[in-house]
Amino acid sequence: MPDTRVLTPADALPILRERGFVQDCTDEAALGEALAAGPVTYYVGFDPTAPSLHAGNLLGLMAMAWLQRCGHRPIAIAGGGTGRIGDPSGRDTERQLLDEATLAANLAGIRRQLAAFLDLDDEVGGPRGFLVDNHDWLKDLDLLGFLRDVGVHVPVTAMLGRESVRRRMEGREQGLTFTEFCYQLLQAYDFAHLHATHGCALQLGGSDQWGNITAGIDLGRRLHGAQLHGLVWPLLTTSDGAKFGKSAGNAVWLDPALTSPYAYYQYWLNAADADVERFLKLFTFLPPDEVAAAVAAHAADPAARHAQRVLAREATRIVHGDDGVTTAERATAVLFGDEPYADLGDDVLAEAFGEAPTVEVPRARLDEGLGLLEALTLAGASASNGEARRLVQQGAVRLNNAPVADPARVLGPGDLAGATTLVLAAGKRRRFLVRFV
RNA sequence: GGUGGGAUGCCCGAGUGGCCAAAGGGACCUGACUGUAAAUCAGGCGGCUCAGCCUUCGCAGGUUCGAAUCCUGCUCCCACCA
Repeated sequence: MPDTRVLTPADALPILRERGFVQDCTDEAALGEALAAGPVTYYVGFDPTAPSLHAGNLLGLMAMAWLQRCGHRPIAIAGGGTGRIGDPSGRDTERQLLDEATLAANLAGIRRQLAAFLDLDDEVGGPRGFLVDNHDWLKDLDLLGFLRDVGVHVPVTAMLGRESVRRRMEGREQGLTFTEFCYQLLQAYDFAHLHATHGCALQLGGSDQWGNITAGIDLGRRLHGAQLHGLVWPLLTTSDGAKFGKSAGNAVWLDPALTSPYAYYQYWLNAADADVERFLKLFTFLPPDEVAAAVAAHAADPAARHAQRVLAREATRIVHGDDGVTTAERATAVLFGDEPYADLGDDVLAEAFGEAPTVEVPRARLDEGLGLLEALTLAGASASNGEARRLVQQGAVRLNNAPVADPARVLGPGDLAGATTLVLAAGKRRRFLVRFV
Protein backbone atom coordinates (compact mmCIF):
# COMPACT_ATOMS: atom_id res chain seq x y z
CA MET A 1 0.00 0.00 0.00
CA PRO A 2 1.70 3.22 -1.05
CA ASP A 3 1.65 6.20 1.19
CA THR A 4 -1.49 8.11 0.36
CA ARG A 5 -0.69 11.23 2.29
CA VAL A 6 -0.22 14.25 0.13
CA LEU A 7 3.42 15.15 0.41
CA THR A 8 4.82 18.63 0.04
CA PRO A 9 8.37 19.82 -0.50
CA ALA A 10 8.63 20.73 3.17
CA ASP A 11 7.98 17.10 4.16
CA ALA A 12 11.15 15.88 2.55
CA LEU A 13 13.69 16.34 5.31
CA PRO A 14 11.42 15.18 8.17
CA ILE A 15 10.52 12.05 6.21
CA LEU A 16 14.12 11.20 5.41
CA ARG A 17 15.06 11.73 9.01
CA GLU A 18 12.15 9.76 10.42
CA ARG A 19 12.85 6.83 8.12
CA GLY A 20 16.51 6.63 8.95
CA PHE A 21 18.12 8.06 5.84
CA VAL A 22 19.98 10.87 7.57
CA GLN A 23 23.38 10.10 8.96
CA ASP A 24 24.67 13.59 8.50
CA CYS A 25 23.91 16.69 6.46
CA THR A 26 25.19 20.17 5.87
CA ASP A 27 23.58 23.03 7.82
CA GLU A 28 20.28 21.39 8.62
CA ALA A 29 18.33 24.61 9.05
CA ALA A 30 19.48 25.92 5.69
CA LEU A 31 18.78 22.60 3.98
CA GLY A 32 15.33 22.42 5.55
CA GLU A 33 14.51 25.94 4.41
CA ALA A 34 15.72 25.29 0.90
CA LEU A 35 13.62 22.14 0.64
CA ALA A 36 10.58 23.84 2.15
CA ALA A 37 10.85 26.78 -0.21
CA GLY A 38 9.95 24.70 -3.23
CA PRO A 39 11.23 22.08 -5.58
CA VAL A 40 14.93 21.47 -5.21
CA THR A 41 16.95 19.68 -7.83
CA TYR A 42 19.12 16.98 -6.23
CA TYR A 43 21.44 14.28 -7.40
CA VAL A 44 22.79 10.89 -6.47
CA GLY A 45 25.64 9.15 -8.21
CA PHE A 46 25.59 5.51 -9.17
CA ASP A 47 28.58 3.39 -9.87
CA PRO A 48 28.33 1.85 -13.34
CA THR A 49 30.82 -0.93 -12.69
CA ALA A 50 28.13 -3.64 -12.82
CA PRO A 51 25.38 -4.40 -15.32
CA SER A 52 22.72 -4.01 -12.64
CA LEU A 53 22.09 -2.06 -9.49
CA HIS A 54 22.04 -4.12 -6.32
CA ALA A 55 20.55 -4.02 -2.85
CA GLY A 56 23.36 -1.77 -1.71
CA ASN A 57 22.05 0.91 -4.03
CA LEU A 58 18.57 0.78 -2.53
CA LEU A 59 19.22 3.43 0.08
CA GLY A 60 20.00 5.92 -2.65
CA LEU A 61 17.09 4.83 -4.80
CA MET A 62 14.63 5.06 -1.94
CA ALA A 63 15.95 8.43 -0.76
CA MET A 64 15.62 9.76 -4.30
CA ALA A 65 12.11 8.38 -4.59
CA TRP A 66 10.97 10.02 -1.38
CA LEU A 67 12.36 13.36 -2.42
CA GLN A 68 10.62 13.13 -5.75
CA ARG A 69 7.37 12.22 -4.04
CA CYS A 70 7.73 15.40 -2.08
CA GLY A 71 7.97 17.33 -5.29
CA HIS A 72 11.69 17.64 -5.73
CA ARG A 73 13.53 16.95 -8.95
CA PRO A 74 15.99 14.08 -9.18
CA ILE A 75 19.08 13.73 -11.29
CA ALA A 76 20.69 10.34 -11.32
CA ILE A 77 24.27 10.35 -12.45
CA ALA A 78 25.72 7.17 -13.74
CA GLY A 79 29.38 7.81 -13.21
CA GLY A 80 30.45 6.85 -16.70
CA GLY A 81 33.16 9.49 -16.57
CA THR A 82 34.33 9.01 -13.03
CA GLY A 83 33.84 5.29 -13.49
CA ARG A 84 36.72 5.48 -15.88
CA ILE A 85 38.83 6.80 -13.05
CA GLY A 86 37.89 5.00 -9.87
CA ASP A 87 37.09 6.38 -6.46
CA PRO A 88 39.85 5.72 -3.94
CA SER A 89 37.42 6.20 -1.04
CA GLY A 90 36.94 3.06 0.94
CA ARG A 91 39.26 0.93 -1.05
CA ASP A 92 42.89 0.24 -0.62
CA THR A 93 43.82 -0.71 -4.11
CA GLU A 94 43.41 1.03 -7.39
CA ARG A 95 40.19 0.13 -9.08
CA GLN A 96 40.11 -1.66 -12.35
CA LEU A 97 39.18 0.57 -15.23
CA LEU A 98 36.29 -0.37 -17.47
CA ASP A 99 36.17 -0.53 -21.21
CA GLU A 100 33.70 1.52 -23.20
CA ALA A 101 31.39 -1.28 -24.31
CA THR A 102 30.97 -2.61 -20.79
CA LEU A 103 30.19 0.82 -19.47
CA ALA A 104 27.58 1.46 -22.15
CA ALA A 105 25.83 -1.81 -21.38
CA ASN A 106 25.91 -1.13 -17.66
CA LEU A 107 24.43 2.34 -18.13
CA ALA A 108 21.55 0.92 -20.13
CA GLY A 109 20.72 -1.54 -17.36
CA ILE A 110 20.83 1.14 -14.69
CA ARG A 111 18.51 3.36 -16.70
CA ARG A 112 15.88 0.62 -16.81
CA GLN A 113 16.09 -0.04 -13.10
CA LEU A 114 15.81 3.59 -12.07
CA ALA A 115 12.39 3.65 -13.69
CA ALA A 116 11.03 1.41 -10.92
CA PHE A 117 11.79 4.09 -8.36
CA LEU A 118 11.64 7.37 -10.18
CA ASP A 119 9.53 9.09 -12.76
CA LEU A 120 12.13 10.39 -15.15
CA ASP A 121 12.03 12.29 -18.41
CA ASP A 122 13.83 10.80 -21.34
CA GLU A 123 15.76 13.90 -22.20
CA VAL A 124 18.46 15.47 -20.13
CA GLY A 125 17.19 18.62 -18.44
CA GLY A 126 13.58 17.40 -18.32
CA PRO A 127 11.31 18.89 -15.67
CA ARG A 128 10.50 15.68 -13.82
CA GLY A 129 14.07 14.57 -13.47
CA PHE A 130 16.50 12.62 -15.60
CA LEU A 131 19.52 10.37 -15.87
CA VAL A 132 22.82 11.68 -17.11
CA ASP A 133 26.23 10.24 -17.70
CA ASN A 134 28.91 12.54 -16.40
CA HIS A 135 31.10 11.30 -19.21
CA ASP A 136 29.04 13.68 -21.37
CA TRP A 137 30.73 16.71 -19.90
CA LEU A 138 33.90 15.29 -18.42
CA LYS A 139 35.05 13.94 -21.76
CA ASP A 140 35.22 17.39 -23.28
CA LEU A 141 37.18 19.09 -20.57
CA ASP A 142 40.48 20.35 -21.86
CA LEU A 143 43.35 20.32 -19.49
CA LEU A 144 44.42 23.93 -19.84
CA GLY A 145 40.91 25.28 -19.58
CA PHE A 146 40.20 23.12 -16.59
CA LEU A 147 43.33 24.19 -14.79
CA ARG A 148 42.67 27.86 -15.51
CA ASP A 149 38.93 27.98 -14.79
CA VAL A 150 38.47 25.34 -12.13
CA GLY A 151 41.85 24.42 -10.73
CA VAL A 152 42.55 27.92 -9.47
CA HIS A 153 39.60 27.57 -7.10
CA VAL A 154 40.73 24.30 -5.62
CA PRO A 155 43.02 24.35 -2.60
CA VAL A 156 45.26 21.33 -2.69
CA THR A 157 45.63 21.37 1.07
CA ALA A 158 41.96 20.48 1.39
CA MET A 159 42.32 17.67 -1.11
CA LEU A 160 45.33 16.33 0.72
CA GLY A 161 43.51 16.50 4.02
CA ARG A 162 40.77 14.10 3.00
CA GLU A 163 40.66 10.89 4.89
CA SER A 164 40.70 8.69 1.80
CA VAL A 165 43.79 10.41 0.48
CA ARG A 166 45.65 10.55 3.76
CA ARG A 167 45.19 6.90 4.46
CA ARG A 168 46.58 5.94 1.10
CA MET A 169 49.49 8.34 1.36
CA GLU A 170 50.47 7.06 4.77
CA GLY A 171 50.22 3.47 3.68
CA ARG A 172 53.70 2.15 3.12
CA GLU A 173 52.74 -0.13 0.28
CA GLN A 174 49.90 1.61 -1.43
CA GLY A 175 50.66 5.11 -2.46
CA LEU A 176 48.12 6.93 -4.55
CA THR A 177 48.19 7.66 -8.23
CA PHE A 178 47.54 11.13 -9.57
CA THR A 179 44.49 9.78 -11.34
CA GLU A 180 42.97 8.53 -8.11
CA PHE A 181 43.90 11.73 -6.35
CA CYS A 182 41.89 13.68 -8.91
CA TYR A 183 38.78 11.60 -8.45
CA GLN A 184 37.39 13.86 -5.75
CA LEU A 185 37.98 16.85 -7.96
CA LEU A 186 35.96 15.33 -10.78
CA GLN A 187 33.09 14.47 -8.48
CA ALA A 188 33.17 17.97 -7.06
CA TYR A 189 33.13 19.31 -10.58
CA ASP A 190 30.06 17.21 -11.33
CA PHE A 191 28.15 18.90 -8.55
CA ALA A 192 29.22 22.37 -9.59
CA HIS A 193 28.44 21.56 -13.21
CA LEU A 194 24.97 20.24 -12.40
CA HIS A 195 24.32 23.37 -10.41
CA ALA A 196 25.40 25.60 -13.24
CA THR A 197 23.53 23.72 -15.94
CA HIS A 198 20.46 22.37 -14.16
CA GLY A 199 20.20 24.28 -10.90
CA CYS A 200 21.08 21.25 -8.83
CA ALA A 201 21.52 22.26 -5.19
CA LEU A 202 21.70 19.04 -3.21
CA GLN A 203 23.82 15.94 -3.42
CA LEU A 204 23.07 12.77 -1.50
CA GLY A 205 25.22 9.73 -0.98
CA GLY A 206 26.43 7.14 1.48
CA SER A 207 28.40 8.39 4.42
CA ASP A 208 31.62 7.31 2.73
CA GLN A 209 30.88 9.99 0.15
CA TRP A 210 30.84 12.83 2.66
CA GLY A 211 34.26 14.10 1.68
CA ASN A 212 33.48 14.08 -2.00
CA ILE A 213 30.18 15.83 -1.43
CA THR A 214 31.61 18.62 0.67
CA ALA A 215 34.34 19.04 -1.93
CA GLY A 216 31.59 19.71 -4.46
CA ILE A 217 29.87 22.17 -2.16
CA ASP A 218 33.15 24.04 -1.74
CA LEU A 219 33.77 24.18 -5.42
CA GLY A 220 30.23 25.37 -6.13
CA ARG A 221 30.69 28.25 -3.74
CA ARG A 222 34.06 29.26 -5.10
CA LEU A 223 33.09 28.85 -8.72
CA HIS A 224 29.51 30.11 -8.76
CA GLY A 225 28.95 31.65 -5.33
CA ALA A 226 26.24 29.06 -4.81
CA GLN A 227 25.01 27.64 -1.54
CA LEU A 228 24.82 23.91 -2.12
CA HIS A 229 23.72 21.23 0.31
CA GLY A 230 24.71 17.68 1.10
CA LEU A 231 23.14 14.77 2.93
CA VAL A 232 24.50 11.31 3.58
CA TRP A 233 22.82 8.14 4.72
CA PRO A 234 24.43 5.64 7.06
CA LEU A 235 26.38 2.66 5.83
CA LEU A 236 24.21 -0.33 6.51
CA THR A 237 25.17 -3.48 8.30
CA THR A 238 22.92 -6.29 9.37
CA SER A 239 22.54 -7.10 13.03
CA ASP A 240 24.47 -10.35 12.70
CA GLY A 241 27.43 -8.61 11.18
CA ALA A 242 26.95 -9.86 7.64
CA LYS A 243 27.34 -7.39 4.85
CA PHE A 244 24.03 -5.88 3.94
CA GLY A 245 22.82 -6.90 0.50
CA LYS A 246 24.74 -10.13 0.36
CA SER A 247 23.10 -13.49 0.32
CA ALA A 248 25.51 -16.35 0.89
CA GLY A 249 28.27 -14.01 -0.14
CA ASN A 250 26.62 -13.03 -3.40
CA ALA A 251 25.24 -9.61 -4.15
CA VAL A 252 21.48 -9.29 -4.27
CA TRP A 253 20.82 -7.71 -7.67
CA LEU A 254 17.80 -5.84 -8.89
CA ASP A 255 18.02 -7.43 -12.32
CA PRO A 256 15.68 -10.46 -12.33
CA ALA A 257 18.12 -12.28 -14.60
CA LEU A 258 20.81 -12.03 -11.91
CA THR A 259 18.69 -12.40 -8.78
CA SER A 260 15.27 -13.91 -9.41
CA PRO A 261 12.20 -12.27 -7.88
CA TYR A 262 11.92 -15.38 -5.73
CA ALA A 263 15.47 -15.04 -4.44
CA TYR A 264 14.97 -11.33 -3.94
CA TYR A 265 11.82 -11.98 -1.93
CA GLN A 266 13.61 -14.62 0.09
CA TYR A 267 16.42 -12.23 0.95
CA TRP A 268 13.99 -9.91 2.66
CA LEU A 269 11.91 -12.69 4.17
CA ASN A 270 15.04 -13.88 5.94
CA ALA A 271 15.77 -10.51 7.53
CA ALA A 272 16.71 -10.82 11.19
CA ASP A 273 14.17 -9.70 13.76
CA ALA A 274 16.53 -6.99 14.90
CA ASP A 275 16.72 -5.51 11.40
CA VAL A 276 13.18 -5.74 10.20
CA GLU A 277 11.80 -2.46 11.51
CA ARG A 278 14.74 -0.49 10.20
CA PHE A 279 14.40 -2.21 6.83
CA LEU A 280 10.67 -1.56 6.64
CA LYS A 281 11.36 2.14 7.03
CA LEU A 282 14.23 2.24 4.59
CA PHE A 283 13.09 -0.16 1.90
CA THR A 284 9.32 0.20 1.67
CA PHE A 285 7.02 3.14 1.12
CA LEU A 286 4.70 2.07 3.93
CA PRO A 287 3.58 4.96 6.11
CA PRO A 288 4.81 4.97 9.71
CA ASP A 289 1.57 3.65 11.17
CA GLU A 290 1.67 0.59 8.91
CA VAL A 291 5.30 -0.02 9.77
CA ALA A 292 4.41 0.20 13.43
CA ALA A 293 1.47 -2.17 12.94
CA ALA A 294 3.64 -4.74 11.18
CA VAL A 295 6.26 -4.55 13.89
CA ALA A 296 3.64 -4.88 16.62
CA ALA A 297 2.10 -7.91 14.94
CA HIS A 298 5.53 -9.47 14.70
CA ALA A 299 6.31 -8.81 18.35
CA ALA A 300 3.06 -10.52 19.32
CA ASP A 301 3.94 -13.68 17.41
CA PRO A 302 7.53 -13.76 16.20
CA ALA A 303 7.25 -17.20 14.67
CA ALA A 304 4.76 -15.96 12.10
CA ARG A 305 7.32 -13.42 10.91
CA HIS A 306 4.62 -11.04 9.93
CA ALA A 307 6.98 -8.10 9.62
CA GLN A 308 9.37 -10.03 7.37
CA ARG A 309 6.50 -11.05 5.11
CA VAL A 310 5.36 -7.46 4.78
CA LEU A 311 8.92 -6.35 4.12
CA ALA A 312 9.51 -9.05 1.52
CA ARG A 313 6.24 -8.34 -0.25
CA GLU A 314 6.65 -4.57 -0.38
CA ALA A 315 10.33 -4.57 -1.26
CA THR A 316 9.76 -7.11 -4.01
CA ARG A 317 6.79 -5.17 -5.33
CA ILE A 318 8.85 -2.02 -5.79
CA VAL A 319 11.44 -3.76 -7.93
CA HIS A 320 9.58 -6.64 -9.58
CA GLY A 321 5.96 -5.48 -9.45
CA ASP A 322 2.84 -7.39 -8.43
CA ASP A 323 3.70 -10.23 -10.79
CA GLY A 324 7.06 -10.67 -9.14
CA VAL A 325 5.43 -10.82 -5.73
CA THR A 326 2.90 -13.39 -6.93
CA THR A 327 5.58 -15.59 -8.43
CA ALA A 328 7.77 -15.35 -5.38
CA GLU A 329 4.99 -16.11 -2.93
CA ARG A 330 3.69 -19.03 -4.96
CA ALA A 331 7.17 -20.52 -5.30
CA THR A 332 7.74 -20.02 -1.59
CA ALA A 333 4.50 -21.82 -0.72
CA VAL A 334 5.34 -24.90 -2.79
CA LEU A 335 9.02 -25.04 -1.95
CA PHE A 336 8.56 -24.87 1.77
CA GLY A 337 5.65 -27.26 2.00
CA ASP A 338 6.51 -30.91 2.61
CA GLU A 339 4.29 -32.89 0.26
CA PRO A 340 6.23 -35.34 -1.89
CA TYR A 341 6.16 -34.33 -5.51
CA ALA A 342 4.51 -37.01 -7.59
CA ASP A 343 2.50 -37.15 -10.75
CA LEU A 344 3.03 -33.49 -11.35
CA GLY A 345 2.76 -32.12 -14.84
CA ASP A 346 5.92 -30.58 -16.21
CA ASP A 347 4.05 -27.30 -16.47
CA VAL A 348 3.28 -27.35 -12.75
CA LEU A 349 6.89 -28.19 -11.98
CA ALA A 350 8.11 -25.41 -14.19
CA GLU A 351 5.80 -22.97 -12.43
CA ALA A 352 6.72 -24.03 -8.92
CA PHE A 353 10.40 -24.50 -9.55
CA GLY A 354 10.96 -21.90 -12.19
CA GLU A 355 13.38 -20.30 -9.77
CA ALA A 356 15.46 -23.42 -9.26
CA PRO A 357 18.57 -24.13 -11.30
CA THR A 358 17.80 -26.67 -14.00
CA VAL A 359 20.04 -29.03 -15.88
CA GLU A 360 19.17 -31.14 -18.88
CA VAL A 361 20.43 -34.68 -19.11
CA PRO A 362 19.98 -37.10 -21.99
CA ARG A 363 16.98 -39.36 -21.40
CA ALA A 364 19.06 -42.45 -22.07
CA ARG A 365 21.03 -41.81 -18.89
CA LEU A 366 17.87 -42.24 -16.85
CA ASP A 367 16.68 -45.31 -18.71
CA GLU A 368 19.98 -47.07 -18.12
CA GLY A 369 20.04 -45.95 -14.48
CA LEU A 370 21.70 -42.77 -13.23
CA GLY A 371 23.59 -42.81 -9.93
CA LEU A 372 22.15 -40.48 -7.33
CA LEU A 373 25.55 -39.03 -6.52
CA GLU A 374 26.28 -38.24 -10.11
CA ALA A 375 22.84 -36.73 -10.53
CA LEU A 376 23.48 -34.41 -7.59
CA THR A 377 26.75 -33.28 -9.06
CA LEU A 378 25.30 -32.83 -12.52
CA ALA A 379 22.52 -30.75 -11.03
CA GLY A 380 24.99 -28.50 -9.28
CA ALA A 381 23.96 -29.53 -5.78
CA SER A 382 27.51 -30.65 -5.05
CA ALA A 383 30.91 -29.87 -6.44
CA SER A 384 32.03 -33.48 -6.55
CA ASN A 385 30.63 -36.93 -6.06
CA GLY A 386 32.43 -37.04 -2.74
CA GLU A 387 30.55 -34.01 -1.54
CA ALA A 388 27.33 -35.52 -2.84
CA ARG A 389 28.07 -38.68 -0.88
CA ARG A 390 28.53 -36.66 2.30
CA LEU A 391 25.28 -34.81 1.74
CA VAL A 392 23.42 -38.08 1.38
CA GLN A 393 25.09 -39.56 4.43
CA GLN A 394 24.14 -36.49 6.43
CA GLY A 395 20.52 -36.92 5.48
CA ALA A 396 20.41 -33.70 3.52
CA VAL A 397 19.21 -35.08 0.22
CA ARG A 398 15.65 -35.42 -0.89
CA LEU A 399 14.32 -36.77 -4.16
CA ASN A 400 11.02 -35.19 -5.09
CA ASN A 401 10.83 -33.96 -1.51
CA ALA A 402 11.20 -37.46 -0.02
CA PRO A 403 14.39 -38.17 1.95
CA VAL A 404 16.95 -40.52 0.37
CA ALA A 405 19.56 -42.11 2.58
CA ASP A 406 21.35 -44.56 0.28
CA PRO A 407 24.39 -43.16 -1.56
CA ALA A 408 24.26 -46.10 -3.96
CA ARG A 409 20.69 -45.30 -4.97
CA VAL A 410 20.22 -45.43 -8.72
CA LEU A 411 17.62 -43.24 -10.37
CA GLY A 412 15.32 -44.71 -13.00
CA PRO A 413 12.24 -43.67 -14.97
CA GLY A 414 10.06 -44.40 -11.93
CA ASP A 415 11.65 -41.50 -10.07
CA LEU A 416 10.31 -38.80 -12.34
CA ALA A 417 7.98 -36.33 -10.65
CA GLY A 418 6.56 -35.29 -13.99
CA ALA A 419 6.89 -36.47 -17.55
CA THR A 420 10.54 -35.51 -17.88
CA THR A 421 11.60 -33.91 -14.65
CA LEU A 422 12.62 -34.77 -11.14
CA VAL A 423 13.49 -32.51 -8.22
CA LEU A 424 16.59 -32.92 -6.08
CA ALA A 425 17.07 -31.02 -2.84
CA ALA A 426 20.28 -30.55 -0.87
CA GLY A 427 19.35 -29.22 2.51
CA LYS A 428 16.18 -27.38 3.27
CA ARG A 429 16.51 -24.63 0.78
CA ARG A 430 18.57 -25.60 -2.22
CA ARG A 431 16.48 -27.20 -4.99
CA PHE A 432 17.58 -28.45 -8.37
CA LEU A 433 15.59 -29.61 -11.33
CA VAL A 434 16.86 -32.36 -13.58
CA ARG A 435 15.14 -32.62 -16.95
CA PHE A 436 15.63 -35.68 -19.10
CA VAL A 437 15.44 -34.88 -22.79
C1' G B 1 72.83 -2.52 -2.42
C1' G B 2 73.57 -5.52 2.51
C1' U B 3 71.66 -8.94 6.25
C1' G B 4 67.99 -11.85 8.10
C1' G B 5 62.80 -14.05 7.72
C1' G B 6 58.94 -16.20 4.91
C1' A B 7 55.89 -18.71 0.86
C1' U B 8 51.06 -24.60 3.87
C1' G B 9 44.22 -26.43 1.99
C1' C B 10 38.75 -20.69 0.32
C1' C B 11 41.22 -17.13 4.24
C1' C B 12 44.28 -16.83 8.73
C1' G B 13 47.66 -20.04 10.83
C1' A B 14 50.34 -24.68 13.38
C1' G B 15 53.59 -28.26 11.71
C1' U B 16 61.09 -28.80 11.13
C1' G B 17 62.32 -36.76 8.41
C1' G B 18 57.80 -41.60 9.27
C1' C B 19 51.97 -41.66 13.87
C1' C B 20 50.36 -35.69 8.00
C1' A B 21 45.26 -35.28 3.55
C1' A B 22 48.41 -31.99 7.38
C1' A B 23 46.55 -28.96 14.59
C1' G B 24 43.58 -24.61 15.62
C1' G B 25 40.43 -20.51 14.13
C1' G B 26 37.37 -18.09 10.43
C1' A B 27 34.28 -18.60 6.15
C1' C B 28 31.22 -22.16 3.94
C1' C B 29 27.91 -26.78 3.67
C1' U B 30 24.72 -30.26 6.39
C1' G B 31 21.93 -32.16 10.68
C1' A B 32 19.30 -31.22 15.54
C1' C B 33 16.48 -27.37 18.05
C1' U B 34 13.45 -23.34 16.03
C1' G B 35 10.22 -19.38 13.05
C1' U B 36 12.89 -21.07 5.90
C1' A B 37 15.57 -16.67 11.96
C1' A B 38 19.29 -15.66 15.79
C1' A B 39 21.93 -18.18 19.51
C1' U B 40 23.48 -23.11 20.69
C1' C B 41 24.99 -28.19 19.89
C1' A B 42 26.76 -32.00 16.35
C1' G B 43 28.95 -33.59 11.73
C1' G B 44 31.46 -32.19 7.24
C1' C B 45 34.78 -29.23 4.42
C1' G B 46 41.32 -32.15 -2.02
C1' G B 47 39.64 -36.17 -5.51
C1' C B 48 37.87 -41.18 -6.54
C1' U B 49 34.86 -46.96 -8.45
C1' C B 50 35.33 -44.20 -0.47
C1' A B 51 36.61 -49.55 5.71
C1' G B 52 40.74 -48.74 0.25
C1' C B 53 43.24 -45.82 -3.31
C1' C B 54 45.14 -41.33 -5.82
C1' U B 55 47.02 -36.18 -5.96
C1' U B 56 48.44 -31.92 -2.48
C1' C B 57 52.17 -27.98 1.61
C1' G B 58 55.60 -21.33 -4.03
C1' C B 59 58.40 -23.72 -8.80
C1' A B 60 62.18 -27.27 -10.58
C1' G B 61 65.60 -30.80 -9.29
C1' G B 62 68.28 -33.85 -5.43
C1' U B 63 69.33 -36.81 -0.65
C1' U B 64 66.55 -40.86 1.86
C1' C B 65 63.47 -47.20 2.57
C1' G B 66 60.46 -42.70 3.53
C1' A B 67 60.16 -35.30 2.89
C1' A B 68 55.35 -30.12 4.00
C1' U B 69 59.71 -31.06 6.95
C1' C B 70 66.91 -31.96 4.77
C1' C B 71 70.11 -30.07 0.26
C1' U B 72 70.59 -27.10 -4.58
C1' G B 73 68.73 -23.63 -8.04
C1' C B 74 64.65 -20.38 -9.44
C1' U B 75 60.33 -17.01 -8.58
C1' C B 76 57.77 -13.85 -5.36
C1' C B 77 56.97 -11.47 -0.50
C1' C B 78 58.38 -9.33 4.33
C1' A B 79 61.70 -7.12 8.20
C1' C B 80 65.88 -4.49 9.61
C1' C B 81 70.23 -1.88 7.85
C1' A B 82 72.29 1.57 3.99
